[in-house]
Amino acid sequence: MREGKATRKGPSAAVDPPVKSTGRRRGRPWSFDRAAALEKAMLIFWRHGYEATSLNDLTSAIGVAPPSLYAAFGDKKQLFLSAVERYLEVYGGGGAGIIQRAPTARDAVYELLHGAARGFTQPGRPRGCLLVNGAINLPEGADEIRDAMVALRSKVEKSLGGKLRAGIRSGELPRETDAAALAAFYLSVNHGMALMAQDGASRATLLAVADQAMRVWPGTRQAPRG
Amino acid sequence: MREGKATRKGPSAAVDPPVKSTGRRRGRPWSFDRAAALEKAMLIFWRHGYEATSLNDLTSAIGVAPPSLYAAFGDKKQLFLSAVERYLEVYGGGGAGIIQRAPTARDAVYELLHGAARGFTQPGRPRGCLLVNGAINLPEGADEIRDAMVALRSKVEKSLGGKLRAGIRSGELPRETDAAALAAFYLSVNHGMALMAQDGASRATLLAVADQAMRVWPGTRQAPRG
DNA sequence: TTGATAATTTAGTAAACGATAAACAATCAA
DNA sequence: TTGATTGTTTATCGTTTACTAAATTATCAA
Repeated sequence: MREGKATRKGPSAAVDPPVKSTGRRRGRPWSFDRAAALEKAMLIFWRHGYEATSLNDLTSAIGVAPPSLYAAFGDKKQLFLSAVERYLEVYGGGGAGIIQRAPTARDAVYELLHGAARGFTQPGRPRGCLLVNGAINLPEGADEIRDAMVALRSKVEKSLGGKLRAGIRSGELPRETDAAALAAFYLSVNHGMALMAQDGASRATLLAVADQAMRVWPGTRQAPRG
Repeated sequence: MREGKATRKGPSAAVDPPVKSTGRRRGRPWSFDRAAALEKAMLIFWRHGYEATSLNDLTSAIGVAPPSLYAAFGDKKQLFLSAVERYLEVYGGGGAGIIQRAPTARDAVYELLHGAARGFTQPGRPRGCLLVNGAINLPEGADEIRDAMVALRSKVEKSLGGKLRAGIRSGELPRETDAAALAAFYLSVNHGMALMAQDGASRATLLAVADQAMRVWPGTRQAPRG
């Protein structure tokens, strides 16, 4: 429970990324690749979480002084939210994208869980999920971040619920299926897998968890052995 | 990533709680109820997590000055671990206790999940689980805490796995049941429920999640509707 | 009453935190 | 070349962090 002042200053502040209108960008050019810097910041946040990541961790990993970081990304909160955006674009296939692209509701759930099992245990990457592990215990003043994360997580749940309801309408799922309960269940499994991954669970274990979860799918034959 | 010095000093340091031998306690008596203080500290840790809880939060909530807290409980890490102990005694019925007391393996799983759904959404208490939500994003120097938490969580998994294997031996579960996968699955659901609770999921939602998870139980009739 | 013991009060400590002021350097438009 | 613009460098800022030294106070044993 600390957090600094959070006053935003005058000039350009967190930059309008693409240059508007014609003509080249004015003033001194960036000395570093902003996309690469954001990638690095994202990885650090992913590994340590918002609160446990210090500005010093970020600036020294990126190789840049604090004022440059602030000019490029705004304060720590804004940087984190930008990092989350990038995470969703690059790694967060588990989000709404996969779900909506899946041909059937069952495929959506299957891809979500198995993609999570793989993504949460990718060698050379932080374990777990930035959306889940990155912002659990937030400092007092970080309500915007909490709200944003809750919103993003519930967006996945809603997207999944919508896909399930579509499956009900299409006849893929029985009419009496409780889509909300099923969506909440699969999201719980997804979140739990992220924590297990952080605790060191192997990819094989997480895939087994995903397989077990698939047996909840209505109509699944219930012979033992997962 | 901060954390102070963590040198332990000479005199009594974190106290041997019950007085040894005969005779009364010597020296000035405590000005506060240690058990009540620990309860308060535990609730704060539960609500905000280890890192996001400051010593000032603790001392001002308990109504005591830092040196008294240090004399009574040691440093922040020791206090947190003591708080976890207390949590497990008082609220952590979801732990190994419930599992081993349950008459059947299925009862163990059922009680674990439904107890979690209730316990994670108890009015007037922090949401979620101290073991899950309280120590996700830890600062750099808190390896002892991380290790302790990982050990405690895996203890539940092992206990559950043992109960499932006992169920296999007793004939309650088919011989081909993958006890490890099933235990990992149910633990994932438990952890996921803790996160969903922190995100605001209702007790009804969590109970529905628990019910869905029970359908994974080998031999469960698979009609739809959770 | 005296000495030993141990907790409390008061007032700090050094270090780390997020964030910034001011001077400087590099680019563009004119 | 000049002025405007904008990023970088350097050196902090004020706050909060976990933690503690020193003096004081309250109890027990003798």
